Amino acid sequence: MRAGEKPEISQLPLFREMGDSDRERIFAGSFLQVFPPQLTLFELGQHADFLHVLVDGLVELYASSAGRDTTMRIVEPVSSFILAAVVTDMPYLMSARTLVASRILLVPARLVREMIRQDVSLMEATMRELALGYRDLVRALTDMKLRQSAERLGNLILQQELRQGGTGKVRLRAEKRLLASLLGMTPENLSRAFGVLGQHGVEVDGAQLKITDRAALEAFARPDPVKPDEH
Amino acid sequence: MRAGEKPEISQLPLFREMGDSDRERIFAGSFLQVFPPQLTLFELGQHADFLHVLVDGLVELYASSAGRDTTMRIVEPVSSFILAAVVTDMPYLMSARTLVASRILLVPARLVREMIRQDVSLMEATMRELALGYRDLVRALTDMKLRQSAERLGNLILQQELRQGGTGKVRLRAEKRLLASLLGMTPENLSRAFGVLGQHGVEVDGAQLKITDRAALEAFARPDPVKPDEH
DNA sequence: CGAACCCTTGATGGCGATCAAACGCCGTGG
DNA sequence: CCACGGCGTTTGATCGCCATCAAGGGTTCG
Repeated sequence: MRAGEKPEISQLPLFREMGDSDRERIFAGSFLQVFPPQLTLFELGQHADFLHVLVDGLVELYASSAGRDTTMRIVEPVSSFILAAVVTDMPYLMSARTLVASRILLVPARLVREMIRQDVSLMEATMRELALGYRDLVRALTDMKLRQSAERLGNLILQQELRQGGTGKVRLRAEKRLLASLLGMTPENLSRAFGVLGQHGVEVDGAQLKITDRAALEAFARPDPVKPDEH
Repeated sequence: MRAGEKPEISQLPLFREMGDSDRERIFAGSFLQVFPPQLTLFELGQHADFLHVLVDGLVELYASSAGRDTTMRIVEPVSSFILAAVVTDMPYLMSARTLVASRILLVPARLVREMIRQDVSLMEATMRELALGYRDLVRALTDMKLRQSAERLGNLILQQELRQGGTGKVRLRAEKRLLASLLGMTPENLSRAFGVLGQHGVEVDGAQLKITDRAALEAFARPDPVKPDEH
């Protein structure tokens, strides 16, 4: 591991509060590996051997059934993923692939579970991480069940705008076909959904969006009364 | 609290492993309360003041947005609910109402968080509970995104059959309109979905179902390769 | 006995998927 | 430097799943 990236990983909510020596032990037992784009990291059903920490790059978590597949989460650096499978020592429920060349820290699942038992701060951080992830999924599920596609897109735009500084401008980082899959629709319908939002306060120019009428957009998208949690 | 129900609550995965005296402290600080049917226990957006443990009865967790609402989970005794909101000290993301008269143990959220910090076994159980809940939600979300309604119903029947002993018979405990909401469809379409499953190995007689051709049902519903976790 | 309420069945309509084709961007290779 | 090909995106046409609207049958409870 290069010296420069340890601090970044150490600042992860998951590892931030734990003891320094314990954290060193985790790093010592882990592997930092580089993966090319479009590489499958693991597949649904496999036993969870490693906690993954994306240090650099972009990773897609997806699920598939009956030939179809759907994006569950887009992982941006620096963050960990598939913590729940590691904690429970159970098979992955999602598959993962790199979208671009990525550097990933692989922490042996056995080591994670061992350290959790030894370091209460790590256990507490894990518990918190899982609770926040749980809440994210509750939001995602209600979104899918209660809103139609253009409304889901509208809400995503509102959230992204907040996370990107609240300037009224939003830059889409992922490809639109990926965004469509994340939102549970086809690329064709995503395109049409952008068209719909054009009449509700959103201006689209490629990957660059502008909210021209926030009130109109919120009236259309009906954002949740409870704002997304801070991680 | 009556003497007879303490053992049952004590056997909850959440409280099972913790120290006896700590558990007594939790019970001492909690309230066992009886609620009539159809009573709203709390609503989405409210601050999470209590961890709830359903001792007896039936509770529905649901979310609503824009006039519509959808069932997120049907809670059967004995189990706890809204643990994630309590742990994170954040507002509820779901509302809850009793379906029938119910007895519920209300544990002050502040007390839960305090005891978690003091009792590592309780923290570990909480962590595990959240991880399993997380995985349940991943399954629910992929189900919603990848399968159409009759397939979702088929999978639910297969799971229930397993949980009810694998005898080929399934008894539906909840009303069908509730089941429909849980599956993300209307009562009308649930009715039609049962009709469809009639051609795929399922026999319906009111709330009593029989799987007459498991292979056909599985071919139709394509159950997940990873079976539901044991809690 | 009647009034809800749940479940079912039928008819219709809308959202979103699928199929198809054209456009623009970008990298490669001539 | 330009032509070509591939891929992502957009737009249009059609189809299918599911929601909605409507009505009738059965059960429960006052």
